[in-house]
Amino acid sequence: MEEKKVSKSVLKRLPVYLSYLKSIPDPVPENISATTLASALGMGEVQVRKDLAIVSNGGRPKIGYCRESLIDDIEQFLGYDNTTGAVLIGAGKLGQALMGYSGFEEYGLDIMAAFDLRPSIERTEEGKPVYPMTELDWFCRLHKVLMGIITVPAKGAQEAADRLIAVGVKAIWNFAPVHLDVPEGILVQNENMATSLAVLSVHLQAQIKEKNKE
Amino acid sequence: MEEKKVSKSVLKRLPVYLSYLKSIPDPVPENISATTLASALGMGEVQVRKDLAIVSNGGRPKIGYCRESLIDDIEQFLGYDNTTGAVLIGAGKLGQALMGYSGFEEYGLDIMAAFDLRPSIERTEEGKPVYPMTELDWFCRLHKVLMGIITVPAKGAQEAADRLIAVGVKAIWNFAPVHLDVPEGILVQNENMATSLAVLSVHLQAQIKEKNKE
DNA sequence: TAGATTGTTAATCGATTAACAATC
DNA sequence: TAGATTGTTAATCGATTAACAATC
Repeated sequence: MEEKKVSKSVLKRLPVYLSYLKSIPDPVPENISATTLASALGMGEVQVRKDLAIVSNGGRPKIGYCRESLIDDIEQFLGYDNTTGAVLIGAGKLGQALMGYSGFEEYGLDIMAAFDLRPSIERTEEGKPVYPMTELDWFCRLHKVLMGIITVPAKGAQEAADRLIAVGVKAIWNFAPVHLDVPEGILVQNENMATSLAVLSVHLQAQIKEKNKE
Repeated sequence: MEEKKVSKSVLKRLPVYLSYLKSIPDPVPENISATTLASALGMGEVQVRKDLAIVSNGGRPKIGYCRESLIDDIEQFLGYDNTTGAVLIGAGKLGQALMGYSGFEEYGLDIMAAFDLRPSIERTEEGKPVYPMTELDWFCRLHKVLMGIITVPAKGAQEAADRLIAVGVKAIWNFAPVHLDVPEGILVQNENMATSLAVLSVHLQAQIKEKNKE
């Protein structure tokens, strides 16, 4: 039995299906077809079918996929069914906003504690602990933390990453707008708002230029 | 003279180059080669060269690109040189974190005001106004706002988008984890944390599975 | 001149889309 | 049965990478 590698693009679409399936309004249907899903989300129906084929063991012609099992299948595939403990480094505004976001539970993510060079608070509003950086090591080792979230300013990000990796973290969610150098086997997922802004900004530039032409 | 369309993938890499160029440490070099840039950012050097060719009017063999003009060129291409005014809908934690982030100036983005169905505050810590939703229309029309940022819960997002579009907004930065239906010509850029989480989660699943095999 | 580096043209790779057969 | 829908195989498309010529 071989592991099939699933592309990042597919991985990014799965949670979109998932959240839609969970939020279907009004009379919740027992089954849902790829056609319906696709048109609701503005995607191609073949693409939806191919994606679903990866996680599900099939729908039925003329009927579609069972909504509930589809939800289960996607959640299981994404590993949302067992909780991942994570630590967050950098308890600034963004860090605190993430700590306070209760929606992550749904994705099996539990931000257990925050760490900061100079903590300004001892606990977040939600009661989660904020430790000085010196406490990072024992905490991560004790709880076998595999995921780290970096919300420090750019210049501190690489060091934060190094320390996380040193204590066994295997996946890093990086909100600092810098490239992180990491050894093989460690995954860095960049949440770089600047990239989104670039797309938006260029679109607006084009809009404005066009308007001026009129 | 024809407009050349630049792909989203390129657009997303440009700010990465930009921030690196701005942050080069120690003895800031006059010039920088694509080779150096590529290795610093862990990218292919041909890719870097191709990307730079889009915005710059060329580097010099054996020397590279002039760092300063490259910065200017990218900023101009991305439209960071003239400021875009934006409004934000949903003054919750995330919304306030975004309002408070001063780094956006650098990208030519100015979040002028926030709007909320039931504002809990009148001004943010930074002194930016928070209005009730009823004030959205005149504000946007008066200031000719072209960009909207949506940080409301999922179920309010579509309505927020509709209202923004109604008052002339052309680009929407959507932090709500739902698909937005918009007419042609309006750009929606989704900042969906769930998609990043999916990538991280699947990576960790694989890690754990492998470890158990040992 | 020699060599590093640019810029371009061609080849590869992967992902999306289209076409079609299978099925309830 | 007929038709909607699934799932798969082939074709297209676009982006990345490799090869090479141009240049300072």
